[in-house]
Amino acid sequence: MFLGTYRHSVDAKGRVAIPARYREQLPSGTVISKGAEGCLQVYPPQEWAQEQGLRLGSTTPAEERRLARMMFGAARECEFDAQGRIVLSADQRQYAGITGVAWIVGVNNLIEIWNDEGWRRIGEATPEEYTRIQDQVAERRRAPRT
Amino acid sequence: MFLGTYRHSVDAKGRVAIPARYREQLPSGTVISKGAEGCLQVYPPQEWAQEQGLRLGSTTPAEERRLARMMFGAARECEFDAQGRIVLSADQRQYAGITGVAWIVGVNNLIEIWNDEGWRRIGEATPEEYTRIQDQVAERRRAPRT
DNA sequence: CACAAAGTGGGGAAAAGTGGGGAGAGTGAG
DNA sequence: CTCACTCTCCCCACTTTTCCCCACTTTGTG
Repeated sequence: MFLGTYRHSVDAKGRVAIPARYREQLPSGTVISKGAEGCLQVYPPQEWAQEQGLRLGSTTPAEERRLARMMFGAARECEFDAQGRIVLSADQRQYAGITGVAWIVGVNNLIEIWNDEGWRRIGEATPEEYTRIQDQVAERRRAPRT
Repeated sequence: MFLGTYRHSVDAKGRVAIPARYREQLPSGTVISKGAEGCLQVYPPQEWAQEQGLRLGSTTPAEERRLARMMFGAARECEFDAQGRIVLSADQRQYAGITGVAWIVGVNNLIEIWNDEGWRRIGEATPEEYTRIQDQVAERRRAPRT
């Protein structure tokens, strides 16, 4: 399970350190790909395999081919250097708008990498939002089938 | 079951001692996360798992992604040192406005951590207020469906 | 009062993160 | 074919943070 948010710097060569806590849980075969809302996503091997499986639910063969091209084309295998960093390709950095710093976020079974502004806008939450979420959850607990 | 309020100090390294009575009830896999009204919440493993399950009631995939990012990104696994303390990350301390002292409050199935002022607002109820609360509860007992 | 348990504080070793130099492979131009 | 250039890796050095350990104080209990 990946938990927590870390702010790491991205150097001129596009290298970014993956938090040691996460690295321990990432065997070889880990894949980094493009994700929703303009982030990058790091999949451990079994999660990546599962993601591939879901692609098969596509409605038409053409749709499935298109999905396959996008998913595999955008992906790269993660390679760690001796300091525990991975290199984000120029393409990936451009997609995610990452320049100097990156937010590395554990999202249960995968890891997301965000640029400064994107994380502030989409991922980060204020106390008010947490309050609202907990209200929703409590409502749902009181009336499970609504 | 967690009962009672404790006032503990938070040192320069962000460490805070969890009351021994609570610690005994917190197995490994315990999680600390951000909660409503600006407090921090400590979930025993089974409570955390339940909280996760409720996330699935989201209306849209985008909404679910956002919830997952906020919930998992804000959380960290609790790690106790030999003195029974946990470290609150700088991020968590900032969220909860915790500097020198913290109030540690047992709330039935989870534990909340408050800053000085936040807890004073909530916990320092006057006898009049408790009277009002008990009146409310009693009313509801007489007329359960209102 | 004495002893045990709980909480508090700090020093120092180890780990994690950051930045840059330079060798080697690949690419393109002359 | 050769040379210059770029890009990728590997290696080293430095800084910062984390965490482990020890010691002291306070609180509670017999």
